[in-house]
Amino acid sequence: MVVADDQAAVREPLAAVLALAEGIEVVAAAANGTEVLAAVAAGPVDVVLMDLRMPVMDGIETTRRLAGEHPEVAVVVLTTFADDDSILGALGAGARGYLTKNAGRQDITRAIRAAAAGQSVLDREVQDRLLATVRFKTPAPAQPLPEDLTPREREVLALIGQGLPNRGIAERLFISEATVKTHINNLFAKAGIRDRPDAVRRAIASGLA
Amino acid sequence: MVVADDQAAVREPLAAVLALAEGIEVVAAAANGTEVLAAVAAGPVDVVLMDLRMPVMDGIETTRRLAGEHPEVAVVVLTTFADDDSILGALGAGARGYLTKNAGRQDITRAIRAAAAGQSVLDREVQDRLLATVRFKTPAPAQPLPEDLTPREREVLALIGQGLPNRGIAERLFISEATVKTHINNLFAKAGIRDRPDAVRRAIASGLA
DNA sequence: CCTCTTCTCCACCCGCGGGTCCAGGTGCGG
DNA sequence: CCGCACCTGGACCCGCGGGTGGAGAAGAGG
Repeated sequence: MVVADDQAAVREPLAAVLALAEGIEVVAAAANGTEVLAAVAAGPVDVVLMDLRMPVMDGIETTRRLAGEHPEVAVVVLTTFADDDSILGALGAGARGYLTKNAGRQDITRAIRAAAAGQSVLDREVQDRLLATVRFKTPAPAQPLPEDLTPREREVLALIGQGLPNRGIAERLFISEATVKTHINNLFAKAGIRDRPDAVRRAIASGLA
Repeated sequence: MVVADDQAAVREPLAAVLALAEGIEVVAAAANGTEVLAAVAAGPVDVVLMDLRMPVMDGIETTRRLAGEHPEVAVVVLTTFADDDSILGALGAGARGYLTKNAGRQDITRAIRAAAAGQSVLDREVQDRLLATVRFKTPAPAQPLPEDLTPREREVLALIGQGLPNRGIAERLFISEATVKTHINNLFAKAGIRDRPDAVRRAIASGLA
């Protein structure tokens, strides 16, 4: 992993402590974004622990570039700031975790291991903020889809939501158009969907499209 | 902690495996939400690993009650479904983590420890979906509608977006169905809309529905 | 006055959508 | 072994959706 923070008084002890943790190997310590990119280009890196406020290239921009050029690298943000712009900016740029600097050593190592495993760890206040913005944008939860839809039926519904005709769905799923119709008839009955436009709306409202 | 899942074939092995993990003590295994509430009321519990789809009382409702009556209890969701309704419902109800059932033992134990420490762990796809909804709600529509749509055409498009058939649109606007078809043909040509499902998506994306 | 736009309406055609009924194959649990 | 859920497929029917072509009325503006 790579540790990135512009303040040496933070970066050096942090790198030293993390190097002691089992299963974590600190291969580089960077003072800004360009140094991070150089370190990632130099050798295989799986995780970057990144401060947001850095000179030359800040953490968000660095995260965005990493997501584009090295999507296999997981970025965990460690910063003092937890405002909406920073949180949404970093996570929107592709960060896989977001910690504030009152996080303990245990919290940081756990977040690093989770990020390496494809999970994402957020501080509690960060998650609360994220959810607050989400719920503000979603006033109408609508009627949720019934649980007894089969995976195949959800798949078909998602494709309907993307505007595909039955023939297109059949080609995408490598099945016949007759089978697509059967799935559609079943899921319409289960979910109380009247016709195709209704299905599109439900699919979008449920996030399947 | 408490393990909650209606399927004994999932619940029992899960509880057994987790009990072996260091620092984790499974004090109860519940088959539905009421059993979870009873277990929490009986003794001090810090974490509940919860399935969403359960009889009697489902995971989301249980999470909501726990958040109200026992806010010190951290809920980690473990379910097969990762649609927006489930994710937003559970996290909005106060869940502190969200895992899908392809998560491994390591992933689950890590999420439990994180939740106990006040952090929140999300599967990667879950975080992606959460962010997608955030970013989907914030910016303007992708491809905007052309300006040369007549007011009547916009009106018709909005009603299509609400799922009405041509006959319903005609009745709502006090015009004949033939006229509705004419408007639809015109606005489809102007806006580059292929068919009705496409029109529904455009109407929603443009805020007309 | 004439033109252009917009809204209104009609007739025709046909392809896709949706309903209905039926049925074979598979994997899983009782 | 049998039942059940799920995915798969086929046949038929009919109504709505969408395309085409045409047409008349009303208002805006040159």
